[in-house]
Amino acid sequence: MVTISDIAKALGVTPSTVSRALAGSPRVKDSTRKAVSDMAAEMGYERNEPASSLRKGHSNVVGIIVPRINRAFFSSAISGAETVLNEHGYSVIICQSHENHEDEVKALKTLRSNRVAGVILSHASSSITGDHILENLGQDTIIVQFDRVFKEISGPKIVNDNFHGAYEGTHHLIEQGYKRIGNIAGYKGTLAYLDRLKGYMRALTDMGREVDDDIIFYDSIVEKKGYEAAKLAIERGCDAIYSAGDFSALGAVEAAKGLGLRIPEDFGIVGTANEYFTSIMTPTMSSIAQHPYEIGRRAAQAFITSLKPGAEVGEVVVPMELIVRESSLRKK
Amino acid sequence: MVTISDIAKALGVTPSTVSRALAGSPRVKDSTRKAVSDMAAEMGYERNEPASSLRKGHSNVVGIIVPRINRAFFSSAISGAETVLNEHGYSVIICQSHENHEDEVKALKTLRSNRVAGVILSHASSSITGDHILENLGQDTIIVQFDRVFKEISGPKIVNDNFHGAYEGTHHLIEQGYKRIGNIAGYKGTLAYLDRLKGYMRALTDMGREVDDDIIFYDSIVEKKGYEAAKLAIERGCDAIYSAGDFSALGAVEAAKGLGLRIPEDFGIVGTANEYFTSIMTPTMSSIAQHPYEIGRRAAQAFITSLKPGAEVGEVVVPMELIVRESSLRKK
DNA sequence: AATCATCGCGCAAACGTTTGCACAGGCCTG
DNA sequence: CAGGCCTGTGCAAACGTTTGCGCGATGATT
Repeated sequence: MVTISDIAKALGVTPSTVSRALAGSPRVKDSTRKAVSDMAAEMGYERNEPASSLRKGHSNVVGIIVPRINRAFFSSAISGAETVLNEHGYSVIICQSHENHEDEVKALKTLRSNRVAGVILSHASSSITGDHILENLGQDTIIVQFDRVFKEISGPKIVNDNFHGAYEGTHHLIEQGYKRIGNIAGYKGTLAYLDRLKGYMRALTDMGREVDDDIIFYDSIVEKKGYEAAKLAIERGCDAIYSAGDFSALGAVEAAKGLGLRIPEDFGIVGTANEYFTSIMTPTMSSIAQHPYEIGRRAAQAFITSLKPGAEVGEVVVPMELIVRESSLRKK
Repeated sequence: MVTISDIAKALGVTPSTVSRALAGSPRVKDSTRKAVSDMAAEMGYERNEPASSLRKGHSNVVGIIVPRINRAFFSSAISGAETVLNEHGYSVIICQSHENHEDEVKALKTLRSNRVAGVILSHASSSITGDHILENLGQDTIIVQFDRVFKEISGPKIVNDNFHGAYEGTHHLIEQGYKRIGNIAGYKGTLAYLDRLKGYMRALTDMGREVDDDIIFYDSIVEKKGYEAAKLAIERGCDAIYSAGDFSALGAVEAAKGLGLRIPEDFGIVGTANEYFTSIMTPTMSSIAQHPYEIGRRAAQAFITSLKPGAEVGEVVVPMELIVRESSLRKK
């Protein structure tokens, strides 16, 4: 392995100069900088990152913590973040919390151990507060939150525009002439789901409808719960559902079909997330698309700009987009 | 940040002893080991990984390189690998090659820079040989390949049983009474696809059918190409298709539907990968399931066992599993 | 011409951990 | 009882990079 000392010897300068040259310091002559980088290339030099990290007190690595990596939303977000970070010379360490608070704490400790320059995370559903995040990271570690965020932790937050997304989805159902629109909702403790709930409610009241708590089903964003919720909703007179998730919306489709209702004629459905399957199933399902890759990109960019002292990134809201498909399109 | 020296001072011993105690060396008294670990816990010590890596010459990090992280197969594999590696005290650095040879080389360089203990990878489709892998990694770096492997690189290889998977899928179509079975195939250069092709061929010849190159469509594992391939296949008299990918199989479904054929009565289809959507679409699609999470686990385990000098892991073949659904089930 | 800022580079320490070697004391063996 | 072995710990160097400080030389300013 070739080191900066080797380069220094080959050029008759000191390691200090080589280090500065490679770092692009203005305090080294252009000609030597050129000589150094040429020689480095020739000798096939690669920086010893651990040594650099040790000396600098932090590494060129950014940690990303997500509940699960094998979910389309998170893997796409990571993909986007990784692409941007690589462009800036950073690598990424991935950790999964498995929606588990203890695992999340472990991940934070690991990342601190590795002296990461920053952490990009979307917290586990079982993490109620963000205290552990601050406790287990150095105070100079940049923290970027995305999707699931704790307001009380300062720093960049990249989120979906859940409110307007849900608003549009619900509004669309009303426009299509559906009379009584239920809601399959998520965890009450998660901000993202709360915002979707608010968007749903506001769309109703804006259009002169009443909000009826009997047809709002919390904690129901898995297929099976969506199925059950939809059956109840139909019993209670609903002719449409806005679901805060696509899987639960799929359950709702099955419930409606099972009860002999025609979609979209008798029953309308709009989901959320625009999972791949929504465009393939029969009928194809309307859904509110999020843009995970873009969210990942934004999160990484927020990290990069946070690097410069002074530059503050606040909350970035990424628009969602209603994609109308067969399941809710009654009037063509 | 508390260091081993801090612990040493607090206990009246030297850093050497603390280091050895924490490493579980047998050369330190049980009582001191206990005292050290208690004190470490009390003071909230976390090892400085960069320092450790610098001294040891390698880190507790394993690099994983995949074409794209936001594909179900790879993200699940990573998930499985990450889980196992974490249990053994390793972190993972993720790199994407974007199917691009140059990016793959960059990733290898990055990982070497970080002095990773090992690399788990599935190479980019544009990497024809594995030379760059050996060139850009230290010779003591453990290399574990999965899914897409270069035979010429020694070390563990974790692969799907592509041959038998494809064999079963094709065999099943024959059993269901389909007369002329086409094949939507992948890159000729990729071993995995080649094995699927061989499985398809062998199933035909084993059952006394002839292999007809006119109904084998290479490089067609995306939806659109699958669609086109299927149209041609139908023109050429096929009443069934085995596809080496699910997306291309989906294209085939659309092609058949578009030509007014009933599935599975007039036309049978079996895909590969068991993507989530196959169980949702109409008709549901038969597919040959792979087990990416398990493959990831095996890859990580292979890395762990390779750590012990002498222990050699060869090729691990993970079974695939035919999942029969509506698209190929003519005889009930 | 004297003073001073600037430029370009070298010196040397420091980051925290690991590990080969040395060594003191206790035990065992012959 | 002498010699040797084992146990448990300390000493000190090393890993490769970065960076504050210092210093000579060059050019600009008074």
